[in-house]
Amino acid sequence: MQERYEPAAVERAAQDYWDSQGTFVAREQAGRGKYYCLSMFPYPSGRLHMGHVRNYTIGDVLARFMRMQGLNVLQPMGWDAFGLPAENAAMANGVPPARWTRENIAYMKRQLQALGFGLDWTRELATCDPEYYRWNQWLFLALLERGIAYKKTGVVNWDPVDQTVLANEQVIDGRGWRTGAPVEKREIPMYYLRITAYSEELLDALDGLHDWPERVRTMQANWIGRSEGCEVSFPYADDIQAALEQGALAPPGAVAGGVAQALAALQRDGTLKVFTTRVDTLFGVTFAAVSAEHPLAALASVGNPQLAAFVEECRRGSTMEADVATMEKRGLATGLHVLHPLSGAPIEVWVANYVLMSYGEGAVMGVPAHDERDLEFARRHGIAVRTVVRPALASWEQVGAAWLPEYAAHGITINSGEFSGLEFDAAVAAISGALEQRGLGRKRVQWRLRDWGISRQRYWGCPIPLIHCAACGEVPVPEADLPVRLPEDLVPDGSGNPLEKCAAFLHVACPRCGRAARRETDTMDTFVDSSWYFLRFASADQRAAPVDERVQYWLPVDQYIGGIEHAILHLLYSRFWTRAMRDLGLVKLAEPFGKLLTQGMVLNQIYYRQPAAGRRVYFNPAEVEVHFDADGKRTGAILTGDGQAVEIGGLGTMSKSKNNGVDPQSMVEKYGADTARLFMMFASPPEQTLEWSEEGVQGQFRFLRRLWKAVYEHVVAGPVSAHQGLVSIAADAALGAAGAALRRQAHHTLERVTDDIARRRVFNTAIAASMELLNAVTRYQEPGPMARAVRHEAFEIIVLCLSPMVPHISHELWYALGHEQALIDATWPRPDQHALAQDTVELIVQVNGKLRARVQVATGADEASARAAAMADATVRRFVGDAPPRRVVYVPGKLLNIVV
RNA sequence: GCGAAAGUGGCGGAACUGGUAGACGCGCUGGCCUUAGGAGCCAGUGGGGCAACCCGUAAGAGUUCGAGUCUCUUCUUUCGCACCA
Repeated sequence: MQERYEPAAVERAAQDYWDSQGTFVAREQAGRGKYYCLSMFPYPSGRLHMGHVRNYTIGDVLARFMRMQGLNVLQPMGWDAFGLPAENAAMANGVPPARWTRENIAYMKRQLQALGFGLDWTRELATCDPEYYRWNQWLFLALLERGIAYKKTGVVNWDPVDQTVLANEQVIDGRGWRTGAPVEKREIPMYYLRITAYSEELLDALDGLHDWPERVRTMQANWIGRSEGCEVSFPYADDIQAALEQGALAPPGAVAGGVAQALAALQRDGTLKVFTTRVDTLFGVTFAAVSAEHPLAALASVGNPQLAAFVEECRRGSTMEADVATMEKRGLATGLHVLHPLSGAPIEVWVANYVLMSYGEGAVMGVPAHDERDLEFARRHGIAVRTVVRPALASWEQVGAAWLPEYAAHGITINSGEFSGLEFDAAVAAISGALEQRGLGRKRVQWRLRDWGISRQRYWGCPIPLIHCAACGEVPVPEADLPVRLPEDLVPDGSGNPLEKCAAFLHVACPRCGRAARRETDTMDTFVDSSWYFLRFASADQRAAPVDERVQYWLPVDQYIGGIEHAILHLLYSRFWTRAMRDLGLVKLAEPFGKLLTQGMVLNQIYYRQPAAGRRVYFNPAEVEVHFDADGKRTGAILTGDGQAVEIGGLGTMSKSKNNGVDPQSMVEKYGADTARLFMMFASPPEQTLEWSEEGVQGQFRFLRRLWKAVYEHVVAGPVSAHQGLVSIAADAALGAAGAALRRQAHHTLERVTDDIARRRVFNTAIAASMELLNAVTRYQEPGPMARAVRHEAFEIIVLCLSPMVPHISHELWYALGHEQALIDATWPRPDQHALAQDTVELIVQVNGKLRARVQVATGADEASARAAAMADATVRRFVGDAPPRRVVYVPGKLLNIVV
C-alpha cells in the first residue's frame, strides 16, 4: 500500500478489476432472489449534469449494497435518445440529430464509466435504435387493433409565420420563440391512447403502492381526478332552435365549414350538456358558459361580429393550462338561451375564456351564489345571483357581494321549489332523480385525466407506422415491413417537419392495393419510448418480440430512482403502458415499479452583474471568489478575472440561462469519482434539493485522504491478515473500557449504516456515522495486540460501510487490510450484539419538561431507582423543591420528567 | 389560477415512533507544526449573561407532563400542470 492517496490510479485499478471479472453483468438465476435497480435513463444532451451524477450514485449505492446482501442485482442503463433538443442542436450547427445524439451517447457513456457505476452494459439500449423503436411501432399497431389507440382531432400551438407546430417550451409569453409571432391554437388530426379507459384501475392501484412517496401518490390521484357528480342537459330555447333550423334550411355552401360541423354537432346533441358536482345548486343557475371552441359559440358567432371577434381572440395564445388559468377571465353573451331542465326558465348562454373544451363537456352551468369563479363572472357582467343553499349554522340569508368560502359549503337547499329543505345528499338524490325521470340528466363519474395524444409533428422521433392511401384510407404498415426506419441524414430548418419534404420517406406503395400512397410523417411522443424501456432491459437481445419470459424473472423493478419532476407524466404513462401490454398478453404484471425514490434537484448560487442598459450578465460560480468576515458570514463576491464585485443572486437549479452549472467532469478530474459520489450523497438526503458547494467537495476529499492515511498508518505499524478483526475478538476478551467503547461504537455504526441504507434510504447520515467512527478510531491510542485488533475491526467496518458510496478507495483499502477476496464480493456483516451490550444508560432528567440533569442508571432500571438517581442530583432537587411532584413521566432508558 | 411539498446556527444539514435542538461537514477564530501542501494536528464556534440561568426550529394560535415533529391560519420558496425530458 502506498502512502499517498492518488484517486486516478486507485479508480482505474478498481474499474479494471470489475471489467475483467464481468462483475456487473447480470444473469437470470432461478431461485435466487433478484434486485432490479433502475435509475431513469438520461437524455443524451451532451455531457452528464449534476442531476445525473446524483441520480446514478443513489442507484449505484443501493445496487452495491443489495449485492453485498446476497441478491442477484441488475442495474442497466440506456438512452432516451429522441427529442426536441437534438433538432435544436441540428438547427444551430447544421449537424443531423442522429450524429449529434450518437456522439453525445459515446461521450456520456465514458463519463458514466469513469464514475464507476456498476452497470450491466451488455443490455444497453438507445430509443433511437431501429431495434428498439421497431417495437414501439409494433406495440402501437397492436394497440390500434385493440382500439386502445385511435384518431381524433387535437389542439396544438401554431406558429403562423414558420407555419409549424410549437412545443409548449417553444412558446414564450404567448409568442413563437424563433419568429416572435403570436401563437394560435389549431386543431389537427392526431393519434391518442385511451389511458382514460384505465382511469379507475390506475387510481385504485395507487393504494397498493406502499413504497412510493405519499406525495407522488397524492399528485397522481389528483391528476386522475375522479369526481362524482351529475350530467345535466339544458334543452335549447326557441332562439337556438330557430338558428339551427335556419342553418339547416340554408342552401348548401351558404354556411362555412366550421359552422356546418357545429350545426351537425348541436343537432346531434339536442341539448346543452354540462357536468356538475353540485347538482344541489341547480336552482341557482343564472347563466351557462361554453368554451370558445364549443359548437354553440360557432353558431352564435354567425351574424354577430363582436362575438366572432371574441371567439377568434380566444384562439390566440398558448394551449398551456397554466396560461389559461392565470389569464383574465373574460366572457361575452351569445344572445342565445337554454331552458332550465326542471323549472323551464330561460338561461342565457355565454362564451367564456376560462371554460376548457378538454374537460367535461366544454360547458358549465353558472351558479354565482355558490361558486367563486361564477360569482366573479356574474358580478362583472351584471348577472343575477340566486342563493339556493344555506349552511345549517350560516349567519346570512343571501350571499354578499364579495366571495366567502362558506358560500360553497354544503347545507340545506332553499328557493328550490319542491326540492327546498333538503340536506346535500338528499338534494342530490332528489334532483338527479327528477332529471333522470325527464331524460335530462344522470349521475356519473367524471375524470380529470384526458386521453394521451402521442402524435408529434416533428422529425427526431419514432415514426408512426401508418400509410395513407387515397383508396384504402389509413393502412397499418405490415409487421414484415417493420421497422419504419427514420432517415438519419435530415437537418430540420425550423419550418415544419423535414420528413414532409423527404421524398424517399414519404412516397410508398399502399400495402393493400399497391397504388401510390403517402407515409404518415408524425412521430411519437418521446414519453412512449420511456413507457416500457424498463421491460426491454430484461430481454434486450430478443429480436423476435418486444419482451420475453425473462420479464417474469426481473420485473417489477425493485427500486426506481429519478427526479421528482417525473412524478406525474412519465410514471403514470408507464403504469398505463404496462397494463396495456398486460392486456395484449405480453406481460403479467400491472405495476412496473415496486419502490420509488424521487430525488431532489441540484441547486447552485447565481452570480451576475446588471449593466446600466441591457440584460443581466451571469457568471459561473467557478469564476467567482466569495469573501467572508471574521464571524464566517458571507460579505460579498468578486470575479476572479477582474477582481470587481458581482451580485449574489441566490440559489437556483443549475441551468444554462443562469450560467450556474458545474460540469461533473471537472470535479472527477480534480478529486476523483469517489469524492464526487461522496459529496453528492453527503450534502443532503436524496429526496431534498442539493446545494452545490466547492468547499464541501474539498471537505469530502480531505476526509478520504484522512481515511487513507489512517489505514496506511495502521497497516505499516505491524502485520495484518484477514480475519484479524471482525471474527478474532473473543466475545468476553478483556478490552478495557476504551476498547469496549470503540467496539460498541463500531458495531453501532454498522447497525446505523445498515438501517440508513436498507430501510431509511438516507446516505448523508450513514456517511456522518462513518466519519464519527473514523474520528473515534484515530483518537483511540491504546497499545498492544488487542487494541490493534479492535482498531483493525473498526477500519474494516468503516471501509465496508462507505463502500457503496466510494467503491474504488474501499476496493483498495479492503485489500490493504489483508483480504484476498475483492470487497464487492464480500458479504455485508451483521453487528455483534455482544459488542453492543451496555450495563448502564444515560437518563435525561427533566423538571416541568425542561432538561435539568443527565444521570447514569442501570440498563432496565425501574422507575423508583430512576427517581432516586434523579433526586440525587443537586440541580434536580433545587428545581423540584420540597412539595411532592404532581406527576412523574418515566420513559425507560430515555427520560424522566418530574412535573411540580 | 389549480395540485403537491419544504422552511432548523454564518452555510449544507442531524434530531427516524411527540422525549437531550444543532450530530457530521463547510465556513470562521485562536494556537501548534512543517518536507509550504488545494496540507496536517489541537481548541473554540446559536443568541443573551459570560456565573446561576434565560431565550431560541418562517410568523401567529392550539393540543400535550413534554412540540422542530401533531392541528389550524398566514407568509415565503421549490416542483408539476398534459408538445422540455
